Order: sequence, then structure tokens, then C-alpha cells
Amino acid sequence: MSENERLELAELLFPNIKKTREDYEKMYPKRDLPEGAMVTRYGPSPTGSVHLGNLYSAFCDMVYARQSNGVFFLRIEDTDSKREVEGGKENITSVLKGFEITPNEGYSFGGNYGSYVQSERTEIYQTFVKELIVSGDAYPCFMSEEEIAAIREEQEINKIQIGIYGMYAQDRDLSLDEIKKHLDNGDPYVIRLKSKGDPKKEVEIDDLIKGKLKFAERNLDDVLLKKDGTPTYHLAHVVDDHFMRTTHVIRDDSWVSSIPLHIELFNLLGFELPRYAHIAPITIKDSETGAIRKLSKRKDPWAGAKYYEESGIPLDALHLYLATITNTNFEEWYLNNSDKEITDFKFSFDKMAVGGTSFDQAKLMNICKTYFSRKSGEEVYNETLEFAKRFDTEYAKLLEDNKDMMIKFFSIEKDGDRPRKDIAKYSDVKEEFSYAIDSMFEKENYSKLESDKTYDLDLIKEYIENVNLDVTNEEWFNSIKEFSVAHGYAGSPKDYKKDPDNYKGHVGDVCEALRVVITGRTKSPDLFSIMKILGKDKINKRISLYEKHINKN
RNA sequence: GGCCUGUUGGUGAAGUGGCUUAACACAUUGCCCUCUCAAGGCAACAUUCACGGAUUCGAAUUCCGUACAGGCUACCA
Repeated sequence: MSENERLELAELLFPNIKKTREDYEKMYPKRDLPEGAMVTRYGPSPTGSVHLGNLYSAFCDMVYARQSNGVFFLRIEDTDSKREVEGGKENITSVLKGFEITPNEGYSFGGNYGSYVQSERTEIYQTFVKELIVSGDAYPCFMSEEEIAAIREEQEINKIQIGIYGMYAQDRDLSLDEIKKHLDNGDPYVIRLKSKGDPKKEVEIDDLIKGKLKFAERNLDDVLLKKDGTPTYHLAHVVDDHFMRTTHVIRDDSWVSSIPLHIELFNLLGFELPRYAHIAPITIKDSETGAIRKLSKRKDPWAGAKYYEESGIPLDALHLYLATITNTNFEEWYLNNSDKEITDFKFSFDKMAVGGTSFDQAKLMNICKTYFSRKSGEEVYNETLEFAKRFDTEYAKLLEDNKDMMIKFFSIEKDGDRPRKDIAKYSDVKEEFSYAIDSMFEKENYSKLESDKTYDLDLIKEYIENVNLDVTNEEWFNSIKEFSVAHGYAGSPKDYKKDPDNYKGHVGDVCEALRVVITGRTKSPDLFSIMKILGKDKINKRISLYEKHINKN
């Protein structure tokens, strides 16, 4: 085809495209940012719920943009209308906001480089496809899906490269007249790249995470524009990341094999190549097969972003966990700088895992526990209340009705160097402190006790009658020792061990009896603190409850 | 089938040719502390870095082969 014929074809195919490359260059000028600033983007497709892996990749985008004083934007990649789920876009933004992984530009966040929704940018993509038609680097292809499937089958049998290239690219060199005939017939078509790649030659790229990568040049005539005129991911990526002035493309490593195509397109369109950083997926060892696989929403509850909200994983703890999988040296840094914030840490691409990053639930839980241990009783109260308001309104009401008391409970053993570390999630609180609220305690009664062991109620009654709750912890413990000794118990486990026949037991046994009667369990935080908060009246109520309980059996 | 990538303990991993007798964390086990639990302290836990060769005075680190795992091979992203 001559140049004039190509111009005619371009007009025939895209009569409505009037803007040119210059128009867009003017519309989306280079960003005025400080030296070294990274422009990153998160480009989800609105196909359903958000996955931990999505959060992880958005987290990386945020962190690198933030620490370089750059821009992190959100672009909705919805070029496949078939897969779009209703409310998908809104879900993505609300999850990002909810998890505080917030872009500073993009869909629903504003900015001058929009639209940030790919389905609204068809004109831009077509402008460049039109250009490629003129330059002879793209062509309309009228092959049917059946024809392509047949070719594929043949290629599979002959064990040769699969795809549309060389002799299989039937419409590559159609004459203008032939094309016109198809067009007149109304035959559907796609626009394919007329690849000039030579598989014998190599393309090399320096990925920020994976390092130097070598590929054979791509010789496939990949689809650029689908039958419905919308672009494929590849075209959209190249055009958008150029005009949105992305400097660092951070994305899933399933894209590495398309790098040669993307490079070819950037070169063909005369756009500057961004830096690439391909992140490895979060994997998990399958408990049944032992195989390493991607996190799956069906098999692993913690794969979906929803899980973290609903089970009440604190946001900061999740961020901490994401940071530890983002940079392999973060964990150790944080251990030595526990007073600092995530933003004080300098993330770098070369500290990112090249292979898979395994999901470590135990580690997540540990981070969560540490998080809670550092929070004051009041903070635990406020945050738990927020959580309960969303997911357990009944409990929220109980918390509100017992505010002062609950804060006291949450504050037990919080001071000192070794704060309690027994809560990992907001959803744990209700269960963990169920003995605190009378109505809950009455309901659960003594069902938590595993053994039928009963305790000397008279001893407990006598003790409670005479106990002074208005003393320090140390004074209290001394007094219960004295009480134990006076009633035939050893004052310490050591004394008891020395001469067990001489005693009925030791202080620990007396404490256990009290603990069981008061909290309904054999393990609890500091017993005296609990007694102090409850006060004698409530304790006496529990004693009679216990009395009923043992008489029943 | 082809192309690309990865493989260090129970787990997550550090490690970029000599400072590695393989860090650190989580988990586990034991002891200590201790009224229970949680926490904390101490200790144990890979003679070896998937396997086989090669390069080197020297290799977990470089190269080649094999095995295994993952990804891509769509008018999906």
C-alpha cells in the first residue's frame, strides 16, 4: 500500500478521529515534579472484590510515590466490558479509602490527566492506532474467531509457535480494495500490530525488581484494537502511561512476558519508556497438596480484602505486614526502630522479593498482637467500638453502656515494659473480655470451664467478705498469702512443693478458685485488677451464680 | 510444546566471591520468672543453601545441565 492509500484507509477506518498527537501532548504536559519524584499508578479492573495482592501492589505504588514526593494515581482498567461487575469501580475506591492506601490523583480522586477510566478514553487510543495505520505499522484484520482457532489447533499439532504471525497473518498485506470490500460487507475486524520483531534478535530490559531480563523479540501481530473499537491492555497501557506521565510502572509479574510487546509499542509510538518494576505474587503453600500457589479467595479467607475489615485486623497492623512483605529488610528495621512510623522507612526496589512472597499468617497475627499491646486501654476501647458499630451493633451498645468500666478492663497490665499481648483482632475483644460485662457473663455462665473441679465456696465467701479492694497490687498479694496460710494453704508454690502433705494447696489454688468463680475461666489477666474493677457487689452476685451452678450438677 | 522466572531451616527470610562456624523474625521445645494466662529472660533448632557438574586459591553467591514450582503463550487484565 502506498502512503496515500494508507492515509485513505486511516480516514476510512477512523473518520471521527480529528485530534493529533500534538493535541494530546499539549493537553497532558510533562509533570512539574522535583528531581527523582516517582509517578506510580494502580490500575485495577473492576471485576469484583479486592484481593490482598491488589492491596499489596497499591501499597507499593503509594509508598514509592510518597517517599519521592511524587504522584500515585488510580486508573480504572475497564476495557473489557464483559468482565465488569456492577459497582466494581466504587468498591475499589472504597476499599482503598478504607485501608488508607489512598491515591492522590485518579478516578474519584481528581487530577489533570484524566479521564482515569479507560472506557472513556477510546478516542485517545484510536488517535494513535490511526497514526499506526498511516505509518503502516498496523492493519485491519478480518479473520474470524473460528479461523484463528483452526490455525491455533494446527500450530499446536505441529508444535510450532502459536499466534498470528508470518504466513498465518493472512490479512497483513491486504490491498486497499480488498479492505474496502470487507468494509462494504460490514465484516467485523480488529486492528493488529504489524510486527517487525525478529525472534532471532534479543531485547534486554533492566527491571527494577527482577534485574536484567532478556527476551527474544516478539514477532506476533497482536491485537491493538478489539472488534468493538476498544483497546487491548497493551495499547491502553502504553498510551495511558505515556500521557499520564507515569515514571514507574509497578505491576504484577504476570506481565513480564509481554514486556517485548510493550517495548515495541513504546518505540513505535515514539514514547519514552518508563521504568518497570514487576512484583512477585503473594503465594501460599497449599495445606492439602503442599504445592505453592497464588492466594485464592475461595480457599484462603485472608486472600480477600474484606476479611481484614470484617475480622477486625487493625489497619496499622495490616500496613506493617504489607511493609514487611514489600521490603525484606523492613521487619528488622522496625524491630530496632519501633518508635518510628512506616513513612520513616526508605523502601527500595532491590529489597523486594524476586520470587514469590509467601503469606505468613502467624507473622501477621504476631504483628497484630504487638500493635494491640502498645495501645492504651482507651485506644483499644475506641477502636473496638468503631469496629463493633460496623459489624456487631449489639456489642457496640454494651461497650457504650459500660464505657468507663471497659476502659479499665482494657487497661489491665498495660503499664510497664511488658504489656499484655493477647489480642490480635478487634473481633477477639468480645470473647476475650466476656467476663467483664455482667449480662454476657451470666449468659456464658461457667460453660468455659473444661473440668468438673469444684472449689471451696465457704473459703471464697469468707475471703471476699473480708477483702480490702482499696490497696495496691502488692499489698493485696501479701494479704491473700496471709489468708492462705491461715487456712492451711502454703504461702508460695515453693513452700508447698517442699512439703505437700502439710498443706491443702498453695496461694495459687486459692487464686484459681477466686478466678474461676469471678471470671468463669482458669486463665485471666491480673486477678486483683479484675476484682477491683468489678467491686464486691458484682463479685458476690457471681458467687451466688457459681453456687447455683454447682448445685445444678 | 515454546518462552520467561524462581528454588536457603517447621515458616517468612538475610545473603550481590573471602568478615558466614549461614543474620534476624515467627513458630516449636526446654529452663527461669511467676497466683493462672499473656508477656519477658536464657537456651536448643540448616556441618549446609533443590540435585549434578564446571570456573576459582576460595562459591549459598558465577557458569552449564537436570528436577521441581510458578507465570505467559486471548479480540482478559
